[in-house]
Amino acid sequence: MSDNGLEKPQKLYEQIKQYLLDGIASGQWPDGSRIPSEHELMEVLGASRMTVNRAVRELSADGLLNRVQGLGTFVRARVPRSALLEIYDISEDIQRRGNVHKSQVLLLEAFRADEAQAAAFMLRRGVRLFHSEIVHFENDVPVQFEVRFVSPRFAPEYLEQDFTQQTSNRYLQGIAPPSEVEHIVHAVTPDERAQALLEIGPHEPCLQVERRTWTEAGPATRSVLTHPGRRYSLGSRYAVADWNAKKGG
Amino acid sequence: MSDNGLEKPQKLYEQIKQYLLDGIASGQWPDGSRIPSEHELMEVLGASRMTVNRAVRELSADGLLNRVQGLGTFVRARVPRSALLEIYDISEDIQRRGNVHKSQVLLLEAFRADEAQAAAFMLRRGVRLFHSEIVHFENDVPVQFEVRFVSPRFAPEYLEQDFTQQTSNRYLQGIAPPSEVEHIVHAVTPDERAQALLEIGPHEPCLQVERRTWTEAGPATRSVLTHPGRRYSLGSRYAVADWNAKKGG
DNA sequence: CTGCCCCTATTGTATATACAACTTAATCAA
DNA sequence: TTGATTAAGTTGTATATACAATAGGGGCAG
Repeated sequence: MSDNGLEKPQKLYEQIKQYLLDGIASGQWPDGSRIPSEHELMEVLGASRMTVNRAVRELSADGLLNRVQGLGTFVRARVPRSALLEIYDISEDIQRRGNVHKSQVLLLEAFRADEAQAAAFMLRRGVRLFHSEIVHFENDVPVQFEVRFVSPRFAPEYLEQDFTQQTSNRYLQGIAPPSEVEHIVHAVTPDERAQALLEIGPHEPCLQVERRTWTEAGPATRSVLTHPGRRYSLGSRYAVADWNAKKGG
Repeated sequence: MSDNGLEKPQKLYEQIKQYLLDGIASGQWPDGSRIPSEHELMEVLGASRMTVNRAVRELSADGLLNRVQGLGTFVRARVPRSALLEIYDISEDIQRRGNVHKSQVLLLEAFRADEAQAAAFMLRRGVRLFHSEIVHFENDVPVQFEVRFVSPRFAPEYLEQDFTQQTSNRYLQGIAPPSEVEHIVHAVTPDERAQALLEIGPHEPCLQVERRTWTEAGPATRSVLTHPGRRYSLGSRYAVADWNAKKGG
């Protein structure tokens, strides 16, 4: 390739990734802005389109860029804080393991919020909220009991969805990705109803993830995801060097 | 491409990924075994090598396959789950909350590894490993039982440290930051000894974090951190950058 | 003004090819 | 026997090319 502002790593596609990361870190391409097209990068950097494509595609898979066919590639940098959990989708997890995902919708309704529930959404008592309860199965074994509260302002058509076809998580992500996410992980023994739904014994410990999301317009969703301890665990494995690169260092 | 056992998704590389996932799920390629080479897959599936390469590379990036240049592609035994956790230090957590941290070192020894323990470090049976057991207190209430195994190659002076002054976590981080980290979070009910140490009842659920770290030189540490469910939880909250990238966003 | 079509830019996928880098096994020479 | 070299097989990277799919703007007809 021709002489440019690329140096450090040997591999060209890594150099291009670094070039883009630098451009994002330096503020040359602010959050939400468009970066040059593959064609432009190709000419500027003197690499082939396939090589540029690989670099951009990998950064996109890592969640740093957002690509829209026919439009362009946009900066998507999120800022992770302290201990963190990505938003994980149970059906994606299951499919990634090559297993079959099914879900059973127990409840899908609107109701009037009491004091505590309204407060969690920063709304007045008596406001209308949506409420769903879904059990997720991996190869016909229950692995998650999902209780979710959703603000109608955020997802007005929540009640019309068929969540056996598309997970509620996916649907909500499709409406608009949240601007802020909170996760809290507990170990609990759930109540008898949840025990029956998850087909577990009375003393079996469960992982309970409470997830709350916000958009600019305010609180959007609040979910409690309960997993049987013996059948499910949360985990991660990552290379630290990669992670530092994502942070922009 | 020619007619084969591939169907569902439209995209060829997705079909190939599914083909490989099916083969892994069915046991055709057990954990650790070698899958066909790119060249073989190319002929069997009738796709080009670049397309096969993309499929295998993406599965490799997802952690399902392990590729070794010059050797082949292997099924990765451990299936990583979703989500991320940074390396958190219990004493930092406690101090951040303005509370007092104390720790009690129950055990600090070297021992000869049995089959299973050696395997976890990818070493031979009978190799010398370090072992420590420490209970951490927040305002004199036990909040974590820490069991740790450390490779002497990584921290040769581990046994000489005073872990009531500096947490073992901090000490290990100081030697050399790991190049790779794995976290797995379970919900469990610990054994009687751990129950006594943590001063909890027989059925109280606990959060158990298994953390493994690697350096370039190989496996470095393996830790099991057990927290009483009612006294501790893992959490995170972070902002996600706006990705309404279209136009003036 | 409105709706439709078409053109362009951009990303998405697929292929053929080439050479580099690495691993293992086989071969050959001392 | 030992050591070095070679050869074959496999993954890693890079390129050139082609066509498909999508989004948006501009122009044209009504």
